[in-house]
Amino acid sequence: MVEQTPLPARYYRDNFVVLVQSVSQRYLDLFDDTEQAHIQALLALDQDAQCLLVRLLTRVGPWVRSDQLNYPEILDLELSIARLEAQGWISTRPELDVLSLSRLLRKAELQALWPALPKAERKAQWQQRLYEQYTDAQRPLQQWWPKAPMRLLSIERYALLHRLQVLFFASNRPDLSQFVIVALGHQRFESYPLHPQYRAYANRHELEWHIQRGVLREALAQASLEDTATDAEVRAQLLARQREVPSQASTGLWLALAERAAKRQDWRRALSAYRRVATPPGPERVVRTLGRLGRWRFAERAMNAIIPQTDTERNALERFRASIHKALDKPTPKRSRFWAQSFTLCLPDDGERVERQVQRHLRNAGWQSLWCENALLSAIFGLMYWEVIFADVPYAFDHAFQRGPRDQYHPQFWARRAALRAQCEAQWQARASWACELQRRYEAKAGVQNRWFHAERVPWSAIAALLARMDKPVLWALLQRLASDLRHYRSGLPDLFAWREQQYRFIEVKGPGDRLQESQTAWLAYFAAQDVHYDVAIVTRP
DNA sequence: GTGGGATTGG
DNA sequence: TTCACACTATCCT
DNA sequence: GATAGTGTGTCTCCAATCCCACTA
Ligand SMILES: [Mn+2]
Ligand SMILES: [Mn+2]
Repeated sequence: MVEQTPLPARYYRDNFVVLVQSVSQRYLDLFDDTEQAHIQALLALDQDAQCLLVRLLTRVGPWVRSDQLNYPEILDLELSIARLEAQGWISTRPELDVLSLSRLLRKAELQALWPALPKAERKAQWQQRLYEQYTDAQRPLQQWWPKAPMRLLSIERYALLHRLQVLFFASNRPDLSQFVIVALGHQRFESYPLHPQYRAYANRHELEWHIQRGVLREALAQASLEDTATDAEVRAQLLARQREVPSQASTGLWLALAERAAKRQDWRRALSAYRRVATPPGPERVVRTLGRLGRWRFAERAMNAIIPQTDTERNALERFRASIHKALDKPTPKRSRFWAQSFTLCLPDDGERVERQVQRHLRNAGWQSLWCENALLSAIFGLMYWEVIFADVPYAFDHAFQRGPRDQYHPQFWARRAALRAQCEAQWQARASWACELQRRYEAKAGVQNRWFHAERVPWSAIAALLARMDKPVLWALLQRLASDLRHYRSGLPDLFAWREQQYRFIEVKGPGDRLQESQTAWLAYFAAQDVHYDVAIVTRP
């Protein structure tokens, strides 16, 4: 439901002041004296100036055209600009390179400024020409365009303003619009208690390293594969910081480094980076990379030392075992593989997705169905464990706009909630029927942001259909498996859930050229072991 | 003129 | 701008 | 069959507007 009452004219300033005050109360010791003085000065600015600064902060930036500042709630724009500049919050004569300039100017303005640019070309081609001519030269607007009808403003002290936001949202991608989205009723968040003393960042080092990790991740994503200097820089920073900070946070970067090295067939660097990745697929990649290096005995030893954390990892290792044995001239023991049961449907290509085609085919046979993939089991899990997921655990909730606890996928997630989980599960076990309580939760939590239950994707009727047909202990087993590794087992569930009279069926649809994925096979094998009814519908073309 | 992506503000 | 899934290409037996 | 790589729809709001490219 959308809120009716209009927001105050300066709602965005109010929100930002709330943010700054919250951060300065929780985290003041993370800032040095100069920064603390700036924060106080920020709060002491007059409202007009605060408004303008926040407006600039929410624009794409870092440069904003003065002729695109149209804010009636700012009473005296010129005075605000002057005050912000006098206090060092903005610059009115920023230097910028020609690419940044060309993004600020419209095509017609570029044409007027550089009449030689060929009219027929697109703006992107003009930008390329301009860059070739001027490269990275930095100049103020008045030099690029002496007769410019506007000025440019740019934020100064962006680092401080950015850190305030990162601290508030505990995220490298802070989003000030969250406030207004909630105020307008576009999103609702679960209400959980917040504890300012449990801080997401214990000290400045942790904050800086968090931000820096984001910078490095971005640099790696942008760098071409041949650009090994970036890899070396990332690696050096990871090694330098690994003592100060818990290592789990760096796993993603190590994995990215390893994969880039592997793509370059630089197996030694790949190996040393994969070794830093303790979670899947790290250990398995170490084994494969040892194979690439021809060190098959080491590979075999490493493989035997791994305790698989998931059955996907176990399967991947078993598959690779054959290669190792072949390389070492050992006999390869036949491994028993799971074959999913399937049936074939020959349907003409009518432009529709095969999943929809199979749904139609099922309907003709009297089956109702829902194309839900992972959403159905996830929804049941989320609703059943809601109070555990949103439990008041130290460090789990840091601000009011979270869709779930910060440690959702942490290995200690359940350990930190063991008693609550036991209590929650005992209550479900004690209930004769789950439908009543689940429906109550379904209605109460529909529309509340969370990572498991999305009412739009799973109508209550589908959950009810499942509850009415699947034995409770079987569903329980599925939920326990999901709980055993939330990140891993939340994917791979079949496309369709179908039901007719007292029967139900999970159906994975495979079109021509499509095959079961690892995670899908793993769930189907578990279905088979638990006597969950399933099928693979293989669609062929006539 | 149309359509689409980016930007903006609530 | 990520994640899960489909789809394609290649090499191999 | 195994593996790697690429493409796609959907993400965490919605309406209004701007700018550009394309077409007539
Ligand atoms: Mn699917
Ligand atoms: Mn499928």
